[in-house]
Amino acid sequence: MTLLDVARVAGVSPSTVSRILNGTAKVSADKRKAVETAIAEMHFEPNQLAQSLKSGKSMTIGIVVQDISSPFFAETLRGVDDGLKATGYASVIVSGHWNAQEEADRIKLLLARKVDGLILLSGHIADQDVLRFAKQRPIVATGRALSSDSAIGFKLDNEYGAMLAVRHLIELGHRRIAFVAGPSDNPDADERLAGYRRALLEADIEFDPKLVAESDLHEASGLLAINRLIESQQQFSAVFAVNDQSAYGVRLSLYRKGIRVPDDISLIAFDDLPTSLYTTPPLTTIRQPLYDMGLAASSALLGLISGTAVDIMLPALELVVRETTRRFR
Amino acid sequence: MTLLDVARVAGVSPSTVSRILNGTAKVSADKRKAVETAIAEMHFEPNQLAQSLKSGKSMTIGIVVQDISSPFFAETLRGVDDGLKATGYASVIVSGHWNAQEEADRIKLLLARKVDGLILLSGHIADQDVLRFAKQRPIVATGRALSSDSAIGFKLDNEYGAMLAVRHLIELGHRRIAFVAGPSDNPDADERLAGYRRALLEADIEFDPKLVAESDLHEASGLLAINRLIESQQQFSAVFAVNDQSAYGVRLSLYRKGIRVPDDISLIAFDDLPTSLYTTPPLTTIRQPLYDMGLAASSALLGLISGTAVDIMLPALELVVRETTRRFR
DNA sequence: CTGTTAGCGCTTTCAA
DNA sequence: TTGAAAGCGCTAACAG
Repeated sequence: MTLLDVARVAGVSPSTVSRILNGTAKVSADKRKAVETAIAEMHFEPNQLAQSLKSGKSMTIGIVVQDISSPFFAETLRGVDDGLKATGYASVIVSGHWNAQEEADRIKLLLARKVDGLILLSGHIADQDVLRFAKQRPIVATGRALSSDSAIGFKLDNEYGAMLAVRHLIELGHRRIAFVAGPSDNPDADERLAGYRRALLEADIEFDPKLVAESDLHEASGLLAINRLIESQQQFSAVFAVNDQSAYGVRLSLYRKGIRVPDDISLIAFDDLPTSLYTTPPLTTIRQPLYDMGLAASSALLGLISGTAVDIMLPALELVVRETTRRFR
Repeated sequence: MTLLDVARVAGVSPSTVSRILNGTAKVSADKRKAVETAIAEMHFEPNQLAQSLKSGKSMTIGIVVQDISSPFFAETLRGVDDGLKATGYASVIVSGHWNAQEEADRIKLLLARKVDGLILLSGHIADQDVLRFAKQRPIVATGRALSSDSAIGFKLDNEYGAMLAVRHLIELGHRRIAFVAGPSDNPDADERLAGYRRALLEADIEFDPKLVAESDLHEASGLLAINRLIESQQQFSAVFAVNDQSAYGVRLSLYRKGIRVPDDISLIAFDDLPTSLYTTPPLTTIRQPLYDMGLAASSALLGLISGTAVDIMLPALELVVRETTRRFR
């Protein structure tokens, strides 16, 4: 059933039906009536595909995440979803799986589907490639600094955030602070390591590589990392985990070993996932405005698409003190 | 830049280009060569929208979830994503927010976009409405039993799962078992209540409504629910929470009150979210094959689309004994 | 093997 | 105010 059928039933031309559907021009009351009843009776819904082909606007935006089931991306997606609500845009979400090649492929797929814009959440694809794709459609990226007339990127100051975390520990009297790091090819994780080192430096605490163990940002490898640290016989009274998820693994390992948190060891992390409010005890962490980033990304993209400048105000990283850290005795 | 441009550059007709692109017919080696170099040099990518309009297949499937940021749906989405991988299908994900009207609206939106099929994850929309939409495009739904030639639904036996949970508690010697229920308009939650009652009945334990408190399936309300139970001075040695998320809230409340799990109170839940492996202590729960449900949904839908019957084999619900339950002393 | 041609369903000049 | 007609980019008869 097409617009043409409606036109036939209503006894008008297809252009008239189109005009009524889109409010593009004035139409006499009787024809409007005829068309509207025809539409209602036939349960006609215009074919979006045809509209898009004609107009060049698909009213869909493409989102590339790295892991569709990660709570980290989930929060941001919710922000994007809310930002797109009632704009008529729908979003097609694909996963890049932290792989530059796959990200590029997925972007090409989205571009072939003529999405009106792209949101790239983290990822390993090179900035220059992003910029190249941005020539076809506007792109907003998180976790990277980008700025052209068709691409916007915003990243938070991870180094600063990490400093916030470590300073908190130092203020509580901790001196031997272990760091469960992230993979070295992850810029965010790298910056957090830098922040850890800088905070130590400013407190005149020597950086000890033996106090650092790498994880892949997930629970299981956080657990393994802390185990390695413990087995290496290093002494430490506090742990800074590169992100909340690895901290969950740390927490479990300590629990298994009968090491109390925060009584025996303080634990702080980075992200503030929704779940962190409900760990036992609730996790002290650096709050990352995940939801707001999604909201900001969508409004920035909408701005890029419509050609109106929007300035993005993102809440800064902040320390959220809950119950996994305490004064060193 | 269109296929026509490519044809011009390569000195052939558009049909020839199309044939090469789709491998629809034999083309002489020299023309093929010419076209392929032209495509490569121009970086031509066919417009998917035009292809779709022509073919009637959009190569996209629509997914309606209820909460885009819920870990519950995230796992299933990952299954769907994996199931669609390398099929050429992309998915547009929208959220129904547990609202029948909104779900219907979103389905209409997806239908207008000519998705080739729909996956409906839970939801409040009536079965008959689903069936009606299924006349336009095949639908696979989870959490409801459906069966027509264009719609498949599969649900797990929540009542049985709940019985598994409560029997476990009873076998451990618990008799006073509290239940943190879900909203009564949620069929899954309702069935779990029924299972709870049935398990009590079969063990000759009288059902006591004072031992039941309702939650909305989220952490915060799980916490509130258990607080109400505790304040009501009811005695109980074990808690069955309607889902993992509410159990997290219960766990935190007990922690705050200095009630040890499982030493003072046993706790069991339902879902087995990935995080439940890392709570302290790890949560005993009923495992729901979330990921497999996503996988099954995608393959069932692909079958419906292609007209080939696929039979869905889903792992059954199972008890996963971890560390939040222990023998009543 | 290859080109011509007629649409897919809709929008939008252009005339009337 | 309304309709005729052209065309968005691609595919698939149908000839040749």
